[in-house]
Amino acid sequence: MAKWLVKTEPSECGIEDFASAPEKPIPWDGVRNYQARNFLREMKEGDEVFIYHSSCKHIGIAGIVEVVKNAYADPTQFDPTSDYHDPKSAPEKPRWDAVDLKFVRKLPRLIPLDELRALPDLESLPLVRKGNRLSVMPVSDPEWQVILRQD
DNA sequence: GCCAACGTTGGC
DNA sequence: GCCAACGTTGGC
Repeated sequence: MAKWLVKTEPSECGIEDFASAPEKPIPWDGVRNYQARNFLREMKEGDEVFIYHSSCKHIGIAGIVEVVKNAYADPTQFDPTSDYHDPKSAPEKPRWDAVDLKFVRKLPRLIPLDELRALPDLESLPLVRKGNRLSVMPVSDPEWQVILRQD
């Protein structure tokens, strides 16, 4: 079972949005970066995903969700009223995908970015690298364990 | 609000 | 195919 991490602004959709309706899957849509999209396509039902809060007061890993629906064409790309509308994407050949994610648990405390940066075993994780903008990334099993050890 | 780092676009 | 210009991300 692969493991992942996704970035999100908690004001848009954070761990509290999952926790407030724990049985309700939330579509992870609006990803408009090819590398991130390719990772979405590799996600499989049952995979676990860290939720990372960015661009906010308390930056860091806040909780865990799981994949409950494999990648499918992101409907927002065809919706002219959506912020994520992509007029260049053709319905017969969708450019962007989404997955559905569901609540697993909140971490007992948020693990802040500076703590993650201090862990030598995470040096290769794109998240902690300066200037990295990838919003969906794989987390290896050893990295996952190192992170959980901090919670 | 600032600004460095990055991905994408488009002219050539 | 190169690369400058541009818009966006995201920590501070």
